[in-house]
Amino acid sequence: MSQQRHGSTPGEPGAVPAFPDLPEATVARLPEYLRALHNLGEAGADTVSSEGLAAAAGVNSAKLRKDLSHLGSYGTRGVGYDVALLIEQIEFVLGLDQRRAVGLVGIGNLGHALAGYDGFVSRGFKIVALFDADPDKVGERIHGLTVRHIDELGKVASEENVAIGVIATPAGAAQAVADELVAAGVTSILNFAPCVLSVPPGVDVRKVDLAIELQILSFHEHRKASLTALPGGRSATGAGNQEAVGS
Amino acid sequence: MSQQRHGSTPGEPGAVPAFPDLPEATVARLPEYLRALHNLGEAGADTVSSEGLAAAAGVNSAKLRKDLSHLGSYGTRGVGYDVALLIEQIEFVLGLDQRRAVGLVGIGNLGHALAGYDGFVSRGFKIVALFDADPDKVGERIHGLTVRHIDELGKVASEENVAIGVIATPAGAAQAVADELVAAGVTSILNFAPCVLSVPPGVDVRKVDLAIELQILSFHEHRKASLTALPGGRSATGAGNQEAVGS
DNA sequence: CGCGATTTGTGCACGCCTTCACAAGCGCCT
DNA sequence: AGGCGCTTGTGAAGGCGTGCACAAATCGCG
Repeated sequence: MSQQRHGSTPGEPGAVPAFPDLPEATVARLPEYLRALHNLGEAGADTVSSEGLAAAAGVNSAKLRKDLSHLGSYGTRGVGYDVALLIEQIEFVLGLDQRRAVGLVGIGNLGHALAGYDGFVSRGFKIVALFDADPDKVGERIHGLTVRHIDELGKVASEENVAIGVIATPAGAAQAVADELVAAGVTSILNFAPCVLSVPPGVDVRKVDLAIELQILSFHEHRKASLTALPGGRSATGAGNQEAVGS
Repeated sequence: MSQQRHGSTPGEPGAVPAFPDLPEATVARLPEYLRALHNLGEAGADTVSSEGLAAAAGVNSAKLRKDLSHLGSYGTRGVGYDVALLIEQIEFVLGLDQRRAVGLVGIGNLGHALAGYDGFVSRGFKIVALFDADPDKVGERIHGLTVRHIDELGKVASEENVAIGVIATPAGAAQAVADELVAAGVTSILNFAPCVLSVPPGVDVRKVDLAIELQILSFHEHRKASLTALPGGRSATGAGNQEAVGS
């Protein structure tokens, strides 16, 4: 992915700090650092070393330092990073200083769970609208929100200023829903349906497929089994892998 | 190039399918190819070109060919790939020829949804046991399974031959659950709790954090906004990204 | 039977990401 | 005040993954 960079840095702090094009890999890890930092903060820590934060986030300390260096230097040599300051910085970079409105489409098994998931609220998001195509589901109240018919998506998305759309419909309906979200001006989509979405340039799609995760684990299970069974008896060697999802 | 036989023949000496260490990136894409192949098969296709399959899976055709070449050549030049054969091959490589037993821990909002998620069953997995620590939940029946107390995890996991553990508990309980899963002999874990798990070598962990996905989208949203707002008025340029989750 | 159209398989170059190793900077203790 | 230990920030090297471009292989048709 290539991106144009955003030119100059106006000297003023707090003013829009020109956006470094952060490497995608770094962006994917920032949320993890943020979570670790919140934990550390609640535990009473004022500062953390890269080593300590790296351990809490499950990464290599050199990687962590390089990641943080990309967004400017907020550490103090010999001391570490100021927890509160770093939290503020990362939240700013991720755009979490403004609570983003999320619209959720597809109130089935999964959608129901997502609608009530605490993690969204506690980490900078707010679900503002629920949609489904099934008339039986329309009108149902879930966690303080009323399910609306999908036909209202365009209108409601504008009214509520929905920034991110979450698709939790069956695969067959996903593309149509994506089209409607795009038409409603949504430029970020999180897709739980097992299918590829086609969207215009400028729209970001992230896909989460629960079955795929299991299948990847299955592969490693399979490999481990054939390793321990056959060759000169390697014990459970291999390498314990802690892969985190993220592109 | 590489060997490969499959079907029966329980390994003998060197004749084993010894697993080509597939690049992780390739492994992560195989399930997507598999899904696309199933769709094509149901649509009545006998063969597919790399171009066609790549489009259905949302990837570059060169990448797809290279991925498939890693597991041996099952395509015919001038024609394409035999859909049925390729499905069989990929399922074998992923170890899906044997339906793996999944144990799910944490029957909250998310766990409930996962327990009833069709995608697992239809793609080679079977949830065989549900666990929770809350006595009120124990005994509850969900989709034909009875929720059992977490203390029974060790016993039941062995009896049911659980291969993969899914953790859908709050973050605070996740590490303890992981330890119990490992103690019960489970070597693959899918973690939905927002925390890093520490496991011994030989155990694979994959993490899915729904809030992190949203935060990554938020970053791009933020970037897009600052791009359109500031420089000489670029419209919604940037690059529409279709990132798929996977390590 | 041979030719051309088609599609796979892959060598190669490029770029991103990771990791190491170390100099520079900072605070604390004497 | 000065030195010492600790930690950050980063240059450089290596590995991995991607995508291009093309040779090899196969089929269909005249």
